[in-house]
Amino acid sequence: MPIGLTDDELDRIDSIIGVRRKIKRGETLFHNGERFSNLYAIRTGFFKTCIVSEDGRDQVTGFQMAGEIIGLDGIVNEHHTCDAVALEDAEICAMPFAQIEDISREVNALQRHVHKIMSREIVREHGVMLLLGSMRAEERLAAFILNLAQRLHARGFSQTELILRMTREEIGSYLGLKLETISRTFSKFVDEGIVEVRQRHVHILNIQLLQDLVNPK
Amino acid sequence: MPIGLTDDELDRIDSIIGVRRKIKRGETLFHNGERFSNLYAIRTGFFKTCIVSEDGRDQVTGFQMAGEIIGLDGIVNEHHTCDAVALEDAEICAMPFAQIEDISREVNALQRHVHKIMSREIVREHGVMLLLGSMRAEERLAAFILNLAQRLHARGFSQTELILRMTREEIGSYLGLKLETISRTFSKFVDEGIVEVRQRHVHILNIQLLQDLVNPK
DNA sequence: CGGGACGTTGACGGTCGTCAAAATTAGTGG
DNA sequence: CCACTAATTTTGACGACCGTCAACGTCCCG
Repeated sequence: MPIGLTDDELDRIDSIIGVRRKIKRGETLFHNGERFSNLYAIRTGFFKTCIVSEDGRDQVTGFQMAGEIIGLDGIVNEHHTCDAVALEDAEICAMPFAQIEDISREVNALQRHVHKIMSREIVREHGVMLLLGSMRAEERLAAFILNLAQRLHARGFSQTELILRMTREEIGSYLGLKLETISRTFSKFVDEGIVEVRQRHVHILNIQLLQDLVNPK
Repeated sequence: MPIGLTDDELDRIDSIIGVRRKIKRGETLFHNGERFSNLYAIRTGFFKTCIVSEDGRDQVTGFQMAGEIIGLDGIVNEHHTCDAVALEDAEICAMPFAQIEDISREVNALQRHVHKIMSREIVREHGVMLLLGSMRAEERLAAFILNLAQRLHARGFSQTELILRMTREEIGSYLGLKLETISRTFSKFVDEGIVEVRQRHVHILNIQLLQDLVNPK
């Protein structure tokens, strides 16, 4: 959150922070169809959100980590339209949306913050559309790894070492590829000396090569 | 907008409606990189929004028609991140976002409306991700035609007759396919008696078959 | 230690992209 | 209004990329 707020404003914003809840790996924070009443701030842990089409296909729409907000999809119809599943033990804060609306009417900074969070999600999804619509498998996976590394780096973790919290199948679903293609592409990167992979542990050896893959000059 | 507002509230909302502007076919309403200050309500006409990656690939992120709101991407960084191009002569209303924020602090219904518009866009994009991530060419095009027809129908047009305002290439960009594939898939639909196509005029002969394509039971 | 989930690798085939040429349409200026 | 050029669309042939199916290997957790 931005700075320069009065104590009173901070108190009001604090008052939004509702129940904390622990979610174990594999459990869902909310389900498709469930009534919407809260946004959730992830305190620790890692989530995926996914939608399921009527005929059973499912699509991972995002991976969320500490500090990110989840549940924005539920606002429009007052029901969630996706599932949020914890990929590792997690802790979240439920924030009643009605209360967010109340307080954001009085605290400009909060109002702006809410708008930006939603707009940021829209822009992120534009990027995913570009990825899904026009990139090849290698480019998609490179973009995915770089995005994860960058977000982890922003949270104080290494820029070159990361642990995947999701399966190859989940990565594939997110990237519009099959799990075998994810596996093969990882192997290719390893052969080319771009990364080291041991299970879900990824070590980026040459970040420039990854970036070149995403952005062939 | 919802009903049950007082005259005063309606007046305030009306006050948001700023300059009207005519945009000719091919002109852009805003550009990537341009400073963000307005949302735009489309009064008449048809737009596409598209992003361009650094290496020149571009991706159509959506098609917008009368009654829809455009420009939400600009909120987060106060700069637009995509181009909005008119696909036919259009007329829009510029709505200063600062003013929207001001008034939505006082008029609950407007605040809620803004939140819903943004959430709806997020949910729409989830649907596009499902399409791009897991559907084959026929399914994508069928979903696209049905979506257009449904939106036009909601505006009082025929449910089975529509005129495409975009080229095959633009459809392809949106659907993550090449223009040749769009053309071929249209031809296939025609052969199968699902639609009639003359140029950009599409007549849906069997809407059920289209739906079955999108949702193979 | 054993079973199930997850990951890797290979062979093969299908879907869609690429390249090319021709047909049709739209747009422009005389 | 017509002629001419550019843009768009269609269709074909071919090939690449990725999906499918299958088998095997590995790791975790109970």
